[in-house]
Amino acid sequence: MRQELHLQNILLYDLCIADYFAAMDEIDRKIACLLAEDARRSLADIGGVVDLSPSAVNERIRRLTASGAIQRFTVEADPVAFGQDVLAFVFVALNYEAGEAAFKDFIAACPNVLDCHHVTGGWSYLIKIRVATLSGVEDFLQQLKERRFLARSETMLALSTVTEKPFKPF
Amino acid sequence: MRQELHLQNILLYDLCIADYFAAMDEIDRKIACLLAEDARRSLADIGGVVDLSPSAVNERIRRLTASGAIQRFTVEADPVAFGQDVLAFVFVALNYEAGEAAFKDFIAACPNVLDCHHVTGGWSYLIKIRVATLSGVEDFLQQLKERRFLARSETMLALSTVTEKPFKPF
DNA sequence: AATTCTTGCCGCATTTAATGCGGATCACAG
DNA sequence: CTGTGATCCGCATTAAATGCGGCAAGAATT
Repeated sequence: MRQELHLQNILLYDLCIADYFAAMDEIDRKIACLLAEDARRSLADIGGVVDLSPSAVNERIRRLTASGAIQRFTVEADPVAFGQDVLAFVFVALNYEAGEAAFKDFIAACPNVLDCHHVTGGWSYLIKIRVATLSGVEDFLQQLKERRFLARSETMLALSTVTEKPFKPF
Repeated sequence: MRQELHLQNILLYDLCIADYFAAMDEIDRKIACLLAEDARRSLADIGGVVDLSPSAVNERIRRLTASGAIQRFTVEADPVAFGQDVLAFVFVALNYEAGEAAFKDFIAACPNVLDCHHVTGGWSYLIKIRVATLSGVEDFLQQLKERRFLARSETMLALSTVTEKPFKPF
């Protein structure tokens, strides 16, 4: 029983957490992989690959989704086709007086921001943005300035892209 | 006739190209948006939002996919659930003797590489990788070194993530 | 101004896929 | 050895996607 072990001993509790994730076996991994390649494959089709019935596959997908391992079904879109031609990376040294929480809220709400990570090194945050034109980059920086988030910043433009893909299980 | 215009005049030809992309109207944009949020929505459901019949919606999705504006149907997966806990950015100054094409091939084939862009500034490429552990970062750098791709490099680890999402039309 | 032609849409019929559920099997704990 | 839980299968049901004929609006042609 998980709960008993938990009450007994924190180490065993940790094992149970690990076990919770380990509930995902090779088959789940394979299913997630197949869905990442093409989320429209039928359950029967997937079942043919992993040697399970459609219902069993369905149940596994349900579990993967419920546990958050699969976060959502979506489409990959071409930024250029949607008029977002410019890709840039902005390094930010935060002006902490303006409030780190406010900064995070702003970033999280900004549709142009694709990535924002707290990073090691001389900068506090690394931000990846997609905008329609170069002036979109300027607008973005201007917004950061207006809100007093910037102590210092540096911007790199992406000239071309070798590869750009969301995380996929493999 | 497009072809006649093309033969007449290069400017008109350009207009035709623009027209090709402009074939995507606000409804297509909205549909792509809805699919990005949840690719499993039914055609009827989407049709309800954009005020079209399921068949019309289906036809539009088919066109969006065929034109490449929608690149594929996929799932967003949680890297941590799949054991890829470490996110890092590697800046590379390329040793051009080793061959830029070989570098690109290597990068494109490497499953750990999520992003790789040619960028402005002091570095040639910015690479985003996901690996299971810190030693995975070392392994990656080691591989670049072995192949003589590195003139110089610098690595930033992501300590935490404010937001991380693939491009979505909006 | 009249007439093709094209394009996009609707709505229904058909086909395909997903879902829900009862019963069988297996692993494991008591 | 027996009970318990989890997972699976297979079928019946429900829901969704697909395919196609016909219609209507707008553009191009004459």
